[in-house]
Amino acid sequence: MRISALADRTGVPVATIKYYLREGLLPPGEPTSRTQATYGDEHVDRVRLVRAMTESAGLSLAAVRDVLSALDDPPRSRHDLLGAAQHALVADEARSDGEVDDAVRRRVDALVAARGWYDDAALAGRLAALLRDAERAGVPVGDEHLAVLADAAELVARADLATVPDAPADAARQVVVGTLLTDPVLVVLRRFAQQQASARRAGGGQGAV
Amino acid sequence: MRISALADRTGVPVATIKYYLREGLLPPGEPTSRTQATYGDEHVDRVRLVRAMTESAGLSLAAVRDVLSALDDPPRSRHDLLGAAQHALVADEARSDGEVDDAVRRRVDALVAARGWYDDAALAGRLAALLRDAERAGVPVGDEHLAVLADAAELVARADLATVPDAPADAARQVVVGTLLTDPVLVVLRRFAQQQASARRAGGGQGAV
DNA sequence: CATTATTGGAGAGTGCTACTCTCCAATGTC
DNA sequence: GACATTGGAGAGTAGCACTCTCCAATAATG
Repeated sequence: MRISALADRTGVPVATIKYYLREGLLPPGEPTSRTQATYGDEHVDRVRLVRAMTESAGLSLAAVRDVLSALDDPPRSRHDLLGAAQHALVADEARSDGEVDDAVRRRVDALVAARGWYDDAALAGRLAALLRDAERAGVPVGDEHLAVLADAAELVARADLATVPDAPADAARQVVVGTLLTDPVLVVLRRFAQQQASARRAGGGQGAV
Repeated sequence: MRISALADRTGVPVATIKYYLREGLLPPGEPTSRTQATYGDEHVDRVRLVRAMTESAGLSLAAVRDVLSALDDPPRSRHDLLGAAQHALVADEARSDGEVDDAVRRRVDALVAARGWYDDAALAGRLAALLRDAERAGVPVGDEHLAVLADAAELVARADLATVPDAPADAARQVVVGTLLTDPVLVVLRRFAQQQASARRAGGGQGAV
């Protein structure tokens, strides 16, 4: 398959594919001459994967590159890989975590300890920053609310890991990419459920504007 | 309070505040002369709110403007307001929902019907697009997995609505902004819980990289 | 075999967003 | 009275994700 066929199969312009090649998001094709190379199905998959992560999950290309390189490295254990891919993700989102006061930090530590979670510094920092920002914005997240969010997260996480067999080969990709792509799904479902919960509570209007 | 004091209180540069004023994200101050105006605490809150929505929730300024104008309008019912604010949100994220085949559409319709949710076209379209993209990327979301996500969403949504009293005044702001800001919280918690679930399953490595 | 199309590669250019800078005369402060 | 600050508006900037242009070297086609 030449580059134009790859473009046709994926619906991505040739120029964009060249750009992805340059940026290292896509491995080079097998060169057949000095100015020609052929691409395989794995290239088609890669392009689709990149597009899904940028368009659906809203990742930057830099974050996509980090996730892909974590997935491409020989994964020691699923746990390590998950952690590596998550760091790529969190690092992307954490532009300016800034300083966090002790009270928020303690809340996060308490939550992590209570749940028996692994004390990941990057995740904890990001969470603390988010809670601080919410408070500053005048919408503090109460302990009860946070506990429900944590319950929901654990519920989802168990299902995330259960979707995949114990086979290590493709499992990491399945979990990491699947999670990335279903984060926005969860957000949309939350909106659906909120509308219903709101309607039930208010008994008011019949439909959205 | 003059503009420089507003800048000091919020930590946002004067130039940026001027920009927000121009863009209509911040109402003008009370003019005290032809070249001077004073700002109040509500301006401080607004600036912090804008920053939280852009930095934490990752909204574009255009989306922030939509959300704010929905919140500023006299809310007829909480339900309508929720809907309006959600449209602003979904519209921002849905760059290219594109075409969705019937199979995915039917899955979404079935889910919405089964849960008794209000059939919001924008939300349904976005959800269908997300499921399609996940499938294209080689990480399809199974019905069981989707059901768990929906369970979690309903769990969270009930808590979201419960955090707020029935008083209508500030309730909408509380729910809408609170949801926007806790979307990323839920994502981070999911990562925490995944690490734990993964470690428990694998019994493997001790920590993230 | 001649012509036309396509290729990989690299550099420059584009459109968009969210600022950030510069300038100005009018005010405010010391 | 001297100097700093203000609101306002326009222009400039940085980063991102492409997109376009060009090129000589191939490939495909008649």
